[in-house]
Order: sequence, then C-alpha cells, then structure tokens
Amino acid sequence: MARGKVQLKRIENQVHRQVTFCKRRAGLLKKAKELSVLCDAEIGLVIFSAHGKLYELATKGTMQGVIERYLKFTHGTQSEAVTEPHPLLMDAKEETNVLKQEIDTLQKGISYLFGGGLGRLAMDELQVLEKNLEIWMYHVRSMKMNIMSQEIQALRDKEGTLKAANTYLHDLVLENTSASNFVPIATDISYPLFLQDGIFQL
Amino acid sequence: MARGKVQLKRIENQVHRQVTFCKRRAGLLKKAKELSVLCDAEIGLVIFSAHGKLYELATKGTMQGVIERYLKFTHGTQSEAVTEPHPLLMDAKEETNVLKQEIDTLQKGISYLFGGGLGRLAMDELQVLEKNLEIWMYHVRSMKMNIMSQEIQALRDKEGTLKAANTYLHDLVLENTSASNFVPIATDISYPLFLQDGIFQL
DNA sequence: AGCTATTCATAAGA
DNA sequence: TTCTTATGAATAGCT
Repeated sequence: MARGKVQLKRIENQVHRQVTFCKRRAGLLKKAKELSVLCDAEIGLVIFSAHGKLYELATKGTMQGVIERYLKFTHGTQSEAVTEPHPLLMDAKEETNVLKQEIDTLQKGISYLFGGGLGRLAMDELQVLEKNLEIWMYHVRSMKMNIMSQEIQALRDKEGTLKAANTYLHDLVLENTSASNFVPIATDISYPLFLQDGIFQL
Repeated sequence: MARGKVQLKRIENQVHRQVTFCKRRAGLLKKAKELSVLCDAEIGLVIFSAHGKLYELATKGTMQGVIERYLKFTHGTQSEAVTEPHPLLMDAKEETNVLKQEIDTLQKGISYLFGGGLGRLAMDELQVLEKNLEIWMYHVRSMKMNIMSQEIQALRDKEGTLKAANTYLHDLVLENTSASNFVPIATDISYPLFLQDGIFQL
C-alpha cells in the first residue's frame, strides 16, 4: 500500500506483524463503521488476534443482536438444507427439552404416588415416600409373582399327574406284553416319564 | 475518497447508496481477508444490507466457530461484570446445568435409598427417586419375567412330551388288553392325558 | 459493469 | 507506541 507492495501472506517478522495488525485493524473497523453509516447496514465484526485478544464492532445495536439475527437468518434459510440445526442453539435447546421431559416424568410419578399431591415434601415425608415406593413395588411384584407361581404350580401338578399316569400305563404295558408283541417306546423320547425336576426354584 | 470527499452520513440517493454499498462491501471483505492472512487473526464479519440481505466472512473456520469463540470469550470475561449472562448461550446452558444438577440430586437420592444411605435428602432431591425406582423395577421385573417365562415354557414342553408318550402308551395298552385283563386307569385322575391348555397366557 | 481523478490507508523508517 | 511520509489502494462520480 505504501512504500512497497505487500505480499498476501502471513508477515513473519513478529514486530512488523504486530504493527501491521494494529494499523489494519483500526482501518478495518473504521471502514466497517463507514459502510454501516453510509449505506445503512448492520455490521458485526469480530477480530481475534493471533494471541487471542478480542476486538469487536457492532453497528446498530449489540453484537448479541447481530449474532442472533445471523443465527436466525441462517437457521431459517437452511431449513431445506441437509445441515443439522445450529449446534449452538439447537444442541442446548434439545438437551433442555430432553431433561425437562425427564423431570416432568418424575414429577408426574411423584404426584401419582401421593395421590395427586402437589407442593413440596418435608424431610419426614421423604421417609414416607421411601416406604410407599417399597410397598408399591412389593405389591406389584407380589401380584405378578403370585399369578406366575400359580401357573407354574399348575403345570407342575399336571406334570406330576402325567408322570403318575404314565408310570401306571408303562407298568401296565410291561405286564401285559411280557408274552405278547411289545415294542419299546420311541427312543427319541428318552424316558420322558422321568424328567429331572424343575431347574428354577421359586 | 476520490473526486470529492464523502460525508460520514447516510447516502440519501438510493442508487448511489446501493452502488457504494457494493463497492465498499467488497473492499471491506477484502481488507478483512488481508488482515487475517497477514496477521494470523481469526475474523468474523457479518453484514446485513439495508434491505436485510446477509453477507458474511469467516476466516480460519466457520462463522459458527467465530460466534462460539466470541460467546465463550465474552462470557468468561464478564464473570465479574454486572451484565446478565449471555441470553443466547447462557439461557440454554444454564438451564441444562440446572436440570442436570436436579437429576444428579435424584441419583444421590437413589444411592441413599438403596445403599443404606447416609445424610438427609434435600427437598428437591425427592423428585428423582420415583423415576429411578420405576427403572429399577422395570429391570428386575423383566429379569424375573424372563426367567419365569422360560420355566413355564419348559414345563409346557414337558407336558407336551408326557402327553404324547402317555397317548402312545394308552393306545398300546388298549391294543394289548383287548383280549386280556385290562383295568381302566384310576378314575380319580380323570383323563390326565387330555388336560385343557394352560389358563395363563404369557 | 469500467475509468480515472482523488482521497485514504499504510509500510517503512524515525 | 506514535509520527511522518512516500506510495499503493480504494473508491466517488461519471460513462
């Protein structure tokens, strides 16, 4: 620009680079302001120096405003795009939704437990809750267990009855075929009459 | 800047303004790029024209990245300031933090409940308990159900096998006793061979 | 869109 | 950092 054309690459000289950064940064901010004023534009400019220092400019409002407008703008126009929703806004929003739903469920459960009770619970009430939960679980579990136990017992009874009948018949067959044409039971059913006891104990 | 100094105020002539906007916008973007390259800076530039059209530039990454960095940066340095947290990030982030803590508390409650807990639970911690109980119950119930279902199925299989064997033996008896001293099966066991199907459906 | 006269921005040096 | 100054860039007003 002056006294020698500048190469469009990173200035290696540390001091030189720092000076140029100061000057050009000022110039850029000035130009941005001018453009905003002259042409009635809203501009947001963020500059992070190589060392991480922040310089910013927002015309017509705050940087927050510019960012929000930008996100809204790009978000609205990307509806047809394949890109995922804005990681900044969406991730957090979605997360809160999930968490809220989670807590909502909990609160419904609590209300249910205490008969539609609302409001806060005292320390002592916590003990009650614990007991109630245990009792509730116990009842549900007991009911299921009872039904299934009955079914299992019924089946075991059947098994016993069948075993007895089978033994009786088996003996009868042996007795009556000692002199006739008796044929052993199919071998694929290896002694179905004397199966081992159940593997599961209630 | 050329052929007459420009006034630092909005250009009233519509066409004139539009032209200037195009030219200066291009210049500003170019300058921004140059600054970024020459001085190794990360720059985000957002321009909304008076009519709402968006022009943007992000060096060293995406605009998303610049925005996130900006928000993080300003957020970190405002800890001592009076200003409210960043409406964009903070509202959501803070919310998730609160919700997460809430759920965390609930899990402490579970530990208390099932681990011979120590210490008392705060009022808010009560909320978490019910959900975890439901989950716990669900798992226990599922495991129980699976085991019992297997047991019931095993018993039913046994029943089928016994029935088949019994029928076979029964026929055999009838066949072999047509001319001998056959005695019917004990009547107290009324046809144990043809019991009705299970009353309980899994 | 191009052109060109001017003004501006700024690299190098102090 | 800041100032100075010689120059390269940007661009206002026209076409």
